[in-house]
Amino acid sequence: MDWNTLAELLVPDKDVKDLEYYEKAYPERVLEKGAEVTRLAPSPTGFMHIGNLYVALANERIAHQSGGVFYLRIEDTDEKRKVEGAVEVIHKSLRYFGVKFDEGADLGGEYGPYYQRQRAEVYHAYAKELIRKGLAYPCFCSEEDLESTRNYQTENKLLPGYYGEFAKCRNLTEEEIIANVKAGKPYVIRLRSQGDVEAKHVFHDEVKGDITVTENNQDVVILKSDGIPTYHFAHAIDDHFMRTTLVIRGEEWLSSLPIHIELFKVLGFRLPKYGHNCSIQKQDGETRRKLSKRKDPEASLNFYREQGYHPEAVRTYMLTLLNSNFEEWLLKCPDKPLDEFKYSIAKMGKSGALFDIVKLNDISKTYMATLDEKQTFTFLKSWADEFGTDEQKLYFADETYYCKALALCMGVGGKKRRKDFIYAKQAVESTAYFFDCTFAPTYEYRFDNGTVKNVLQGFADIYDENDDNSAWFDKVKAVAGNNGFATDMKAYKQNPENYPGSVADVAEMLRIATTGLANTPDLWTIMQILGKEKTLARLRQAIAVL
RNA sequence: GGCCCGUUGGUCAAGCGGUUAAGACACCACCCUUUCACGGUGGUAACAUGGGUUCGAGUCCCGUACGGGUCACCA
Repeated sequence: MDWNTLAELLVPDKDVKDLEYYEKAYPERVLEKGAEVTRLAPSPTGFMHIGNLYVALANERIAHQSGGVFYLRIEDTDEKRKVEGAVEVIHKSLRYFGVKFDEGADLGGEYGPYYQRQRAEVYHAYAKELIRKGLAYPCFCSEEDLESTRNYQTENKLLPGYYGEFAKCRNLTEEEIIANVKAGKPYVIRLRSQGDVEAKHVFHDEVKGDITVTENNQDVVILKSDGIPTYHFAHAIDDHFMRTTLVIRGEEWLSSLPIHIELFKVLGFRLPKYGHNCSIQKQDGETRRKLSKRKDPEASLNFYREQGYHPEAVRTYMLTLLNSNFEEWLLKCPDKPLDEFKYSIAKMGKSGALFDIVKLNDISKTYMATLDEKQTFTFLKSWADEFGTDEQKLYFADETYYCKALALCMGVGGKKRRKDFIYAKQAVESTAYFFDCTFAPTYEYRFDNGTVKNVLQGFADIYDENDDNSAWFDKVKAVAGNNGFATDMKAYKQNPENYPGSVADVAEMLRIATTGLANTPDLWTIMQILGKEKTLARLRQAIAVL
């Protein structure tokens, strides 16, 4: 059989060059010893999963910490899944969360093109080479053929797939092949696997440790009928020529590792190191499952932008899931930049972690409490510009005013910072009462209308915006006393039955009247921020509806 | 179903043959306090299971159960 001429017939690509050309065009990278070259290789579906961030962060950290390179390669070999503008989405959402590429799609670099569709030539060159060596062959089986052998295999409890006796096209004669091609029959190129399913080897996975892998015996498709490579083939060639040293990817790839090992071997390439990380899971009733794009809004990176989680908080949370000793480090060095943490691939969890939004919220709150009111203003504004309601956008018109409110809610300048703000949406919503356009009180008092009216009126009569906090509180006490309420909390707690309520209850009535809420930060400060006019207007409005 | 991976409190997890089995989040109680938030103190709560090996096992080995992944001309 003349595989040389068959190679020309089966992979008719005139642009293909000698193999040495590619080795020269994409030389070994010149990097310091120990530097790792890693990548993120998503398919451009337009949807960014939280898992993408998770694995991107791991790869990015390892590369940049070791003085290596982190690049973006687009796996667009599947026409059906391709979405317009997806690459921009990838860049945009990852950049938002602080993940930056050194080279790759839309960025350029010496090892491109970084779109697999644009790399057909290299794949073809190597597919030809494999055919010439008799290590790959054309397969003319139809979908129906494949399905019927699969059915036969499942019925007879045999290993499913295209291998051994089931590889019908494996031993076609030259004449048959030529006749089929001439007849215009569509075909794919398959690997002529040399593996033995009975052979098992120990493989060192950077994340999971030593695992046993079985040799691949499947004659997997390497070139689809349209001449585009499958993932497996493209992976081997691209990661070789882009000189990737370490592949951290999801554990769903673990089961195709044998294919990749064989492909690298057959192509004469050195295998990169691999680390298969666990996927982020979610509790769903009794069981846990992968965070799902369809069912779980928090699976989407977009969710965090829409809610206005600070990127740094999300990054921090991801790091706590990624590296078990990260939290301890953070506790010790709360002020250091996250990049100073010594990320270790060995510290990555071996079992899937449950996504815990409560924990994210805690991290988020703590992070927000490190910002001052100006930084918060800027952050909230950028969120509101994109996602806020028209009324919320108005909040940002008067920076001085809103900053005062923010400083109060965050306890800026106090002895202890408050942690009221979790994410932008929640933060902005929680400050609605500072603005008349969104002030919509329901006034749920715990005392009868008559009492409330007396208290509000009594206070309105003596309110003076020039009072300092203690003078102001003395007036609240005075109003309490006038209405028979206890002014001294200790006395009240000893004999609560002697009073209708305490000064705390009076303060609550005033708080509800001016903010519509029973729980807020310091009321005196709120009144200071609102100013005399607005404060009195709110008291009048509250009295009017009683 | 075959193959592979995993299993320490509700969650994330330390642990590497000898520990009173860390810590964080959550939860509860108390303290602080005009509400809330913050902060402080304390508390509840775990080695999936059965066999080995060993003077000694969360840690090593085997089985079982449970969970996850995967078996495409998708990545």
